[in-house]
Amino acid sequence: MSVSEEAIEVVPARRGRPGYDQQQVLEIAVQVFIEQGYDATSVASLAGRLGLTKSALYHHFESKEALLEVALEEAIGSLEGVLREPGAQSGSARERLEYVLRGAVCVLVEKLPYVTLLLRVRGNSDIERAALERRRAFDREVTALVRTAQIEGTVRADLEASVATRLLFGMVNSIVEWYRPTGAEGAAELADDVLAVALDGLRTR
Amino acid sequence: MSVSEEAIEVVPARRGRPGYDQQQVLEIAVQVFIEQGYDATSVASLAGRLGLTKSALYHHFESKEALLEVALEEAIGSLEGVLREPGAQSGSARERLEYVLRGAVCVLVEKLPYVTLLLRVRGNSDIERAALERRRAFDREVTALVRTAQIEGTVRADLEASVATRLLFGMVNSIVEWYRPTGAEGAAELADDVLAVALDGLRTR
DNA sequence: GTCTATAAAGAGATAGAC
DNA sequence: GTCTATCTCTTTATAGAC
Repeated sequence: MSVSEEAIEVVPARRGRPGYDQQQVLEIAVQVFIEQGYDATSVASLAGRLGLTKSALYHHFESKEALLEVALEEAIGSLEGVLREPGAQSGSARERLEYVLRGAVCVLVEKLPYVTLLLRVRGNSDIERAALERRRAFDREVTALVRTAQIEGTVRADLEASVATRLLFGMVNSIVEWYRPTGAEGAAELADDVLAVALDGLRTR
Repeated sequence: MSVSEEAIEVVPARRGRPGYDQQQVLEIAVQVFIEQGYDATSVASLAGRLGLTKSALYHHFESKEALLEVALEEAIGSLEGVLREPGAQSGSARERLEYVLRGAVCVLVEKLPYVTLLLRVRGNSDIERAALERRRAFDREVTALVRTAQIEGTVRADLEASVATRLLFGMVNSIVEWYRPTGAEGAAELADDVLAVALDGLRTR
């Protein structure tokens, strides 16, 4: 209890094997959630993958759902961040739209596992529903951008803005289903491909 | 045991409430699987939704996974069917590609819940893995079609065929996330929109 | 920070009555 | 074709030792 005793152990005492911090636990947990599905993943299998017991895992996180919450925040927070960047705030609506699409592709690639998890959430709990609502708000902002671009005449107006936006993000979001960071095709090239198809289509000119 | 006894009861004897057949049970089950996720759906909650007990539900289907299997077959079988239709077999590669895209959109709309379920499967069991493998085979056939269209010069060749195909189907598959059969926009108009963006892009001309 | 052990609830599935 | 009751296994989570 004396002041001198406090300094004896600076590094926390350890007995068991790995010694994870919260970030490492989160990364592996998200990976397992993606492989097996969040609901199908038991805390036991999660602990097994970490080489820990359930109890040790509960030392790092309060609950299985707390892990999900942190992971979803990482994903949706980053996407929301794109809308707040200067490039998404100035210029023509089409320039801003392009900026947001590129930004979204980059976030998808940089935070691939977190965004993958976000896109699979179906609203089974308050935490999932909150994440879904923030996704919908993001969609609404982009839809407004598409609508403005249609009015300024830079985006074709024979489609509903909401349909166009959903098709766009269908394309963007599908990236999590197949893109793997091989190094060959980076986020920038991928964003170029997405923008190429989205703006000019696949037809030869 | 006599022959005459066999004819006494033609209509099956009933006691309890609803009296479902397999197709009705399947439809509602798929709906619940989509709302809650297959893994998160318990047989008890499924039975509750049907106004039945678990035991009554087990009378209709051998297991929870048997329900999934039938539902997945409905979806992937229909998609495979598109590739076998005459329109997917003759004409230029671009014509065949357009036919397959249109057909896929129509299947998505007609079998919306079944395809939704298919697209969410992650390979947690042999049945899910078999469905995934058939999806991959479907993708490979379409990718070959895109590659042929690139060679014949009707589809731009500055994207890898596999990337183009995945972006295309990212757009098509996203339909299950937002399209609801309101009657206003039918499958044909939706397919037109998809083809418009896919072939010509969003840019004004 | 990790362990063993266990609690308490819920899962999928079955038996047998009506 | 549906019910009640039950089996067995797995689930999330906790208690307490080291």
